[in-house]
Amino acid sequence: MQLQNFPTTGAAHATAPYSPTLQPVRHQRHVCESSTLSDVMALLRFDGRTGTSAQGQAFRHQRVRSGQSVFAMGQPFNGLYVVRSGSLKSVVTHDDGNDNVISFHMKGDLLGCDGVYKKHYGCETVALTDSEVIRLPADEFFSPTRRCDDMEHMLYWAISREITREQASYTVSHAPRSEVRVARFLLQQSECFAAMGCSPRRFTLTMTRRDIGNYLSVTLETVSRALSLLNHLGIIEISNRDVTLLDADALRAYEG
Amino acid sequence: MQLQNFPTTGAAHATAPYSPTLQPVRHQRHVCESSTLSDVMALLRFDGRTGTSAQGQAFRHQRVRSGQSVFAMGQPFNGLYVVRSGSLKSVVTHDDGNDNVISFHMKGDLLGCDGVYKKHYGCETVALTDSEVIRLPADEFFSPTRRCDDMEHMLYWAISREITREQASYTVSHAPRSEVRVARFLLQQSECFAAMGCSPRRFTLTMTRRDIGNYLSVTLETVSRALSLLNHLGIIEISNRDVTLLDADALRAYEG
DNA sequence: CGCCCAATTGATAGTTGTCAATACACGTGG
DNA sequence: CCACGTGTATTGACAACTATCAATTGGGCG
Repeated sequence: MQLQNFPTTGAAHATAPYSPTLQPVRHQRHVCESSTLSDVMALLRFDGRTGTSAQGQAFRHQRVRSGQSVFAMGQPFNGLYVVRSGSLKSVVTHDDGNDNVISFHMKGDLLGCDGVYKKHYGCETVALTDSEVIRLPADEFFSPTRRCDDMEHMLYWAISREITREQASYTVSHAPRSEVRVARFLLQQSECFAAMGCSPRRFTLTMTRRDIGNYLSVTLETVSRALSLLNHLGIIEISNRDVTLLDADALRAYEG
Repeated sequence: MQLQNFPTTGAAHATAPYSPTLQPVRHQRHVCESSTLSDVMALLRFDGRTGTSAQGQAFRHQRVRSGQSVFAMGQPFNGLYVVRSGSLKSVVTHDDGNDNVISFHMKGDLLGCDGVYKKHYGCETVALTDSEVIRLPADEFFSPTRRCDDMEHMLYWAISREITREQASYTVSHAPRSEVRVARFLLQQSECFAAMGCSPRRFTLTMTRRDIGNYLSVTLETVSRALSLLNHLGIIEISNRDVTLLDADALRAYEG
């Protein structure tokens, strides 16, 4: 459906701020910085020893504007991506037109893990805010001639981490009551911000109520009501997308 | 909660009355057969070329009786497991005592993928029927001295496949209506059986209504009602755990 | 400033969960 | 071999929750 790089049909970002239809990319400035393998390891929070091979290699950064996608569903697999900054969501679209938000991503997350298997991306990952990602080219770690280096261990580890995350998400989106789902979602977000070095107590949601609802498998109205309720209970304070967790323990203990 | 190795404590099997024999597990004695890397590749349906290294290696088979677990949640990671026969479920247990069935497994599936990340298994995998698994020891593919062989590519690929599966499961368990979830669950099971070379039209469910409901995030009564409805509609025929898909297309098209 | 979409809130209908009773299947023990 | 017990599965009635429809407010961006 659309591409992630380069020059474009100029039309750009105007039409639908929150739509599933993705926009072409606005012309990006060619100031692409780059990272070394060590940088990437640090970003992923991988604590393995620094490798000897592929050490001098530079991975270019790539900007993705809000609403743009890093890769589209079904697109040929061309590598994994590490989030350097910003916020994104992964969406699976079905034959019938419905779609599911399966995860949200932040700094340090690995994108495109499902592409390794079928050589095509199984979902579309869209930026919720202007973001920066680092591509780890597929041929770097799938070339038959490539050396056996630390990048490989790192990717094993990171892919496994993504599985762990999906399992954690399962808990969130399968809570019996909608308010509990929303409560756990907020805690999940809080932890993500904490892992990024931001405040786990005060943060700004990057996604719409609709996205949250889609992710939690409830309607956007239900999300709104749940947030209002938690607000009235004094457990959180919420204004639009700005959240303050007034009582994180109460939020954790909340079971309806 | 349970052990993964036999010589069993004799009792073991007693608690699981329903053991629809998926496949004829003839009484195996304590001879543990073993598989080569090529065998494992074939089991996983990995179509890569056969490697040169680690080729002579033998992976021992391991029996798991119905109700026993292959590994427990939180247990130190000691390798990945490939299902050779039988049927299993993976369960995450929470602090509050609640648990979630996050997936069902059959022949050719890879177990324990979430253990790579934290060096501990993130879930417990329990046999629903007497099963056989093959352990791929952790040190085989994480040893710093190990050669870069095909096993590595295979595991990448297989772990990625598990992620794809989890995403597919998302679709199933997040359908808006319960009957649609059940319908999709049956189709999912059908495909699993087909992939195993069994009939996709007639098969026997290996799990309880409670397990299905837990997996789909609905109550067991709702599962039962949904199955009864599909039965009355003439789309399926179900008696206890024996299912016949009378009209698979109608099942696919079913949206309530 | 004005438009478009996001978000909140209310009223109502529909689906699902809960509680309960019964029938059924399987393994055990007489 | 059959009766029995335990846990599974089905079905009903009712309460509770959530989706839907609708109207309004508020925020962001051109």
